[in-house]
Amino acid sequence: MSWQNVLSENGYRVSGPRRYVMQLLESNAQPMTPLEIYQALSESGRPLGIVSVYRALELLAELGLVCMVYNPDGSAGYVAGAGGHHHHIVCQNCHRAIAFAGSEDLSSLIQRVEKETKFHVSDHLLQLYGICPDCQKALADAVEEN
Amino acid sequence: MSWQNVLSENGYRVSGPRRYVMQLLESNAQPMTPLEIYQALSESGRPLGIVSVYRALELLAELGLVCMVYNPDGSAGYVAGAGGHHHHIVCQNCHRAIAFAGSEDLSSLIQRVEKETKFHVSDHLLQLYGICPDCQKALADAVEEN
DNA sequence: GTATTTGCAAAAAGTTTGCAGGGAA
DNA sequence: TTCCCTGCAAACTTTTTGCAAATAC
Repeated sequence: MSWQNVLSENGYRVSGPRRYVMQLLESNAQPMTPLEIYQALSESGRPLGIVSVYRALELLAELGLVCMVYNPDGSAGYVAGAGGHHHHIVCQNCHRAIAFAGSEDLSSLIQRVEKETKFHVSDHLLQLYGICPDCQKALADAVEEN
Repeated sequence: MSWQNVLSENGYRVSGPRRYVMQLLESNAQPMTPLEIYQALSESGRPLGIVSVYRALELLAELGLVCMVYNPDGSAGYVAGAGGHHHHIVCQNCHRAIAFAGSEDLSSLIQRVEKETKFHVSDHLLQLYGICPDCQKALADAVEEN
């Protein structure tokens, strides 16, 4: 189901600002802050208020169409979310975030921790950090030149 | 090694504000924001500037003595960090955060994702969310009463 | 046509910085 | 005694709110 449909079927309208924000995040794998989104859209000739960016993100996040990505340095940003349960792997060089599925790999860890802590686990947050294929190549080339 | 030693050995002083912040976080498993820390300390008769809270947290985080915990609702706070590599499991009812070790359980997942995405993975963020033993009991009791 | 959504302006909340005085080692 | 650290005040950044005009459906 397209994000337009998700909006409609939940009784929300497909307005300009919501479209701009969604299209930008879909075209750009880098997590972006509200301010960055606002600036990028303004510069590309889509004048909109920053307030609309905040409100669009709040709604899109609630509907699961975008989600937060946290960086090791404490910064965070929004990326288009594939919908459903997924995680992100983030490049520490170019900051691109790629989604990956699979929580079944976690079940044995979760069971172990449940036994150890006596918690009932119902949800989790998992992100991986590393270097993407493009940056591996770029970094290797840079070394060669020296 | 105690946090006092970590400070000293890295050339930092064991000052009042740093001590207050560290002691508060150690005595309290709930993740706290800078403002919450400031208010709690002020109310318990340890007058200090909020600026010192920010600066103490920045330093303590850099030294790995405290770390960030992210909640599913987007809020976040600091908890005393056990040092070394660990993760947190957070109670969705009382917000207590307990540390647990063990990233070896993740290695098969990481290998799978590396193969799929061609990333080189070097770090990760993992948090579990659930209900702690105390809250399980409290919630069960509450149901009985109805 | 109607109810939702936008954008402005302003307020509120959160964070950072410069600098003089105070305190740990 | 020395240099690091604190706290204040102010600046700055980020986020939220109220309300009239605009717009999707």
